[in-house]
Amino acid sequence: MYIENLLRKHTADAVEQLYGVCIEQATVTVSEPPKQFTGDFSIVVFPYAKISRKAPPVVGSEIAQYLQQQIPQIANCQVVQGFINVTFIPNFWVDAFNAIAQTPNYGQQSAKNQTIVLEYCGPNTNKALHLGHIRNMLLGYATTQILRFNGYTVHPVCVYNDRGINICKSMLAWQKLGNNETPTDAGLKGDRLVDKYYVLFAELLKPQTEAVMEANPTITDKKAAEKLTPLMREAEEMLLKWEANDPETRQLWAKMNGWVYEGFEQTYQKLGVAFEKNYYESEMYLLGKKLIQEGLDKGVFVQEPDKSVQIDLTDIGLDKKILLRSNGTSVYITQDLGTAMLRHQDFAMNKMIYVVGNEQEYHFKVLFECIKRLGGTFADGLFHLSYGMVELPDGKMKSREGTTVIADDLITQMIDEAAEQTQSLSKIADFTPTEAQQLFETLGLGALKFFILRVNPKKTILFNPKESIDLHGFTAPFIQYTYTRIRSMFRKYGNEVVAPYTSPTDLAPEERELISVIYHYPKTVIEAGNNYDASVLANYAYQVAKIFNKFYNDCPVLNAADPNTQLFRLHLSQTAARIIQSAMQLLGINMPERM
RNA sequence: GCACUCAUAGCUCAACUGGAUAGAGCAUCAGACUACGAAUCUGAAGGCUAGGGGUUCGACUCCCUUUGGGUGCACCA
Repeated sequence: MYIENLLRKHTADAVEQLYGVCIEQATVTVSEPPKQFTGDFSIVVFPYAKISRKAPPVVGSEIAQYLQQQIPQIANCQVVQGFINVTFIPNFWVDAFNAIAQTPNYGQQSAKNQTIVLEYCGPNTNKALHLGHIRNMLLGYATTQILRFNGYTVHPVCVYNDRGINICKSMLAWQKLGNNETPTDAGLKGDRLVDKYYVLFAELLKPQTEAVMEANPTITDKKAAEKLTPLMREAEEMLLKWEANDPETRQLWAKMNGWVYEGFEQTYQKLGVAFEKNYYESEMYLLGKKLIQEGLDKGVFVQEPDKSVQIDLTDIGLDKKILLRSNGTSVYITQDLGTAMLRHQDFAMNKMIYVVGNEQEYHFKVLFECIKRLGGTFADGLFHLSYGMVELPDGKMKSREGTTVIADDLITQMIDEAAEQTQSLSKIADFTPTEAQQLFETLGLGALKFFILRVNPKKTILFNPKESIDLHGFTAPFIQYTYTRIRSMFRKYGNEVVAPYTSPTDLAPEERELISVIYHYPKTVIEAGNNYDASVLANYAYQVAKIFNKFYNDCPVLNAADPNTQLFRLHLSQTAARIIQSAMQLLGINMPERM
């Protein structure tokens, strides 16, 4: 049992015994005291002052006395205002550490018999992946790992927006200007080539739009003008052809999308993400109509006089929403309804998580409400993992204006940066070129991933491309460096298996602090899982590394004064390395042996 | 116009979900290497938590309000 829970239980008992009032254990606040105070844990007793009608320090003393009687491992309790600061005997921490050191997958939670489908990435197949996708993918991957570590069965899936007017734009531009150019001809990744033609389309469209606006001064809306251009008409015709299964159009579409998928795959591999199943909009855009009928039968949807189908959500503060056009065709949300049901057939999941940017919050509110009213068995398990946009110093990214940060470029840039820094320290002269390259990738990608993941998903990230991502301080390389130091000790020690030690009777403050932070790993894993928040693990990993570095600085390990201390500290270091590696693994960040 | 959301050190982020004197990193200044690896460690400086009200024993956290950013409100995807 976690010691916090033990303290909660006994505190609740104390309140009942002393004041005759029964309180919920869970309501007892147990935390770690600020560093100005001594103590391992602190209990807040203000609430019981009211119950007992006694002053907080009195209540504190009375409860403290009770606790000391019940828990023999308490060395002493200091009462400060309404807080009890509890200090445990060194033996308690040593015992705790012994148990941790012997637990193989420390922090991993037992299987929950719950299945989760987790959707992330969701790119369009007319553009290259950019910084926004990077945040999405890193979050999606980390969340998958974290939930698995929490005992869930997780199926990561990806949905491709592979059809529609935007896809036709790049196809049309390629048809007009491409001269049959292939990725090999252009020396570009497939997705980058298609992206190029998407941008070219916008360039072709611009003068035509201007011409339309000049000829018709009454049209002031740019979008309305675009619709009247010959180029857009052509694109729309192409879309109709696609929908009519025109062989030539379909062939071109398949070819260009094939290039894109090849390109995406390379980026996925670099980032280390993978999906269990892919869904394609082209195969699903007609789905969902059956559900509309079902909804009509159940009376949750309404057919308007113009034949369109709507749902009225004004009773919960949302608007009316169209689910089927008056011409009977489906809209985006219709397809999402269908996809949700399809996924349920595929995986029979209890929960489904969508990793999608916060600009779609309203959409998901509506979607979830629709599923709920349709009576989907998993309706309660739907969750939109909404994350903040990545902004650049001069505002947000606009793909048309060329202010996008392309994922591949950023990755390359980070690896180059890591290579430069590493080489300037000249510690890896004996590495083969392959080993060196692998290390640079571990460091560069680690830095990039950590930079993104350390921020709470909900918050907007500001990314300044001119200032390259730091490799010092609160970064992955800092943590990786800590790890390599520990590995270095073991190379010097000459053995991975360390002889058993005799439990020390006293602990240095740094040793106690290190054990304490390691002790809190499971709690952190659970918190990260419950809140779908990878950033708490990033912060935690940094905390462990930081505390280890202090320990390493102040407490000699291999040069310890006596052999038993050496053994104990080696075990301590080894466990710290294990935790660091485990936590970072959940974030998708690898640890090098040397750097 | 309506709704949602954010605002913490010069900059980038924390704060155990209402607890103690709000913490880290970067940048700045000052220290520690004949090394268990200095990509490290130790200090200093930096804050009326955007402003104002309220609830509470106690508020960065909850409520109201003002200001200032962001996003959404299509028979688009």
